[in-house]
Amino acid sequence: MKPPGEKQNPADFHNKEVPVSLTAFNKPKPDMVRCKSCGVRQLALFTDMTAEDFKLVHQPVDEVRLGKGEVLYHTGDTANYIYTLRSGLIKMTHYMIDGSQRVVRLVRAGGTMGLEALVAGSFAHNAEALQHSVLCRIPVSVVEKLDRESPRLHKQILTRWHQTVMDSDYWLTRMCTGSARERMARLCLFLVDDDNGNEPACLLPGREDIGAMLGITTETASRVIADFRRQGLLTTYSRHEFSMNVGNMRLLAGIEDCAA
Amino acid sequence: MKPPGEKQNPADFHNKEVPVSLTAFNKPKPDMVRCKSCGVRQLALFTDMTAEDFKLVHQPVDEVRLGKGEVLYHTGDTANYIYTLRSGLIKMTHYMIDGSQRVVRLVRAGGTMGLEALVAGSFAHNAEALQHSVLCRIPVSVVEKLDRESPRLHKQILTRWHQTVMDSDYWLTRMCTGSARERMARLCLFLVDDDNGNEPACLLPGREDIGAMLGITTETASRVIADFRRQGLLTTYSRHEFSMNVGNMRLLAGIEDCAA
DNA sequence: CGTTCCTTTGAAAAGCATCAAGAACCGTGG
DNA sequence: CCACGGTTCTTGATGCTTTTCAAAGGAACG
Repeated sequence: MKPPGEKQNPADFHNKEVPVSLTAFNKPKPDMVRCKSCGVRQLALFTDMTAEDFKLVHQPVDEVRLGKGEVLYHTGDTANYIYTLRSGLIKMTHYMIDGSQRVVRLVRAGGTMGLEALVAGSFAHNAEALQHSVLCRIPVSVVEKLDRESPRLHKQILTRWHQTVMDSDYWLTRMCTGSARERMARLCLFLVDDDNGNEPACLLPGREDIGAMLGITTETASRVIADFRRQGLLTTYSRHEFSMNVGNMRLLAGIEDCAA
Repeated sequence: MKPPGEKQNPADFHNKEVPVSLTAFNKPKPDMVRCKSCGVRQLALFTDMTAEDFKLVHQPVDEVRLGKGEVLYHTGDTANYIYTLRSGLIKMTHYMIDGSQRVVRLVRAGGTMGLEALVAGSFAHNAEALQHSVLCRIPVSVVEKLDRESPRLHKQILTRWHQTVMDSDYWLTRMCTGSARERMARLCLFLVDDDNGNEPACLLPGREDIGAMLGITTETASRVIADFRRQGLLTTYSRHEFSMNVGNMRLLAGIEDCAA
């Protein structure tokens, strides 16, 4: 329970291609506050932390890896941790009465999950990986302590919460408004925007997931994608990989940038 | 700028029927911390405040009254205050590219608005009264001070923020999912639930507002209401007042309670 | 290599938007 | 108090969009 002085080589610590096994909570590394040398610090919860702040962390911040389709937590699960997404893509969902699920928002690299652990005993969503993801798992006790004793961190937490609300609003106004084509165009822009890189291919989720995101059926999702392809707006490399003409897609979506 | 020792008669301080003029920011009363005797304390931001806490408040918490259709603030307005709704109903909206607006959520008595004032310089929504509303206007400086110095209040603020996210999610899953009939049924239940009283009549918003809430056209909104009326699910006393059979409406909405 | 799941596609039906016109309501001013 | 004009609401007819039901094609997996 003491802060370790050791430093592990943080070389390829934040590589997008994380190899090794994918099981959830697979052997959390014993190393504690590697955040200090974390490549996504400017994105992560612990932005702006000083050396002083780090001294307050007396519990391990572990790394969690999720394979595609693996669940981070379910609604109602006891919430002892807060999560920061370092790479990958997570869908936050609610189950509906009929058993189907509705995607409430997507979390991208740099996003935070499970803030409700600070005020409630359990999680309010289901969090599931849409692709291989790497997260930081931060004990609530750590965040609470930092929240109390570091004004910087305190503000960070409020900002995170604000960001969550903004993301929610963004999701509602973009993914729940307009025709199926418009929504799909916006979703594609959102997904490509996440993929900051000149990689040609970007993740195209399963049709059922797309349906749960846009409030349409899987058939409609499939049809719209096929339409986009025929019109040359979109190219698919496999079922779950695509690239597109951003400019034309923007016209369809209604002109506005896609910065969540 | 000093905390007043005086106490005004808090008799009908939180009456649902507030008479007098309705202009926004109409003569903020000089009285400062009447929260102590506020009837909605269990609902308001300052729940659980102790006498000690109140001593920290050195700026006036004023009352704001809004008439139907009046605007509390616009997106981008400088945010120096946080608001708590004591009675009434406020719609939080985003303007879309085409000039129309989309309702992101409704705020009911006890709800909080403008929390973003704590982390951003400006408001992120448009807040407009759907009916005559009474609010408390709390300076950001007050909230910041209490946030820093009162652990209770600090937790309250986090809880408020969490509640906002939950409300957003609720709105998305209920008002943006399913057929127009289902959505309308859920909206009616939401509105009636707000009206805790055996009053026969409950506010039915303008059809354009309903459309902006449910993501449908005004014509469809009108048609669905007419349908409900014909089927005996709903009774209208005027264009903007209705009551209904809650049980049957629940069946249409999908069985679940309407506790936001 | 076959089974299973996911995706695609088709055809018909339902739902909703659009356009357009009339009716009811509101506030204003005579 | 009533008449007036403007606004909001209702209703109808039409056409597009989306869902639904059904079946076939492909990919993934053991």
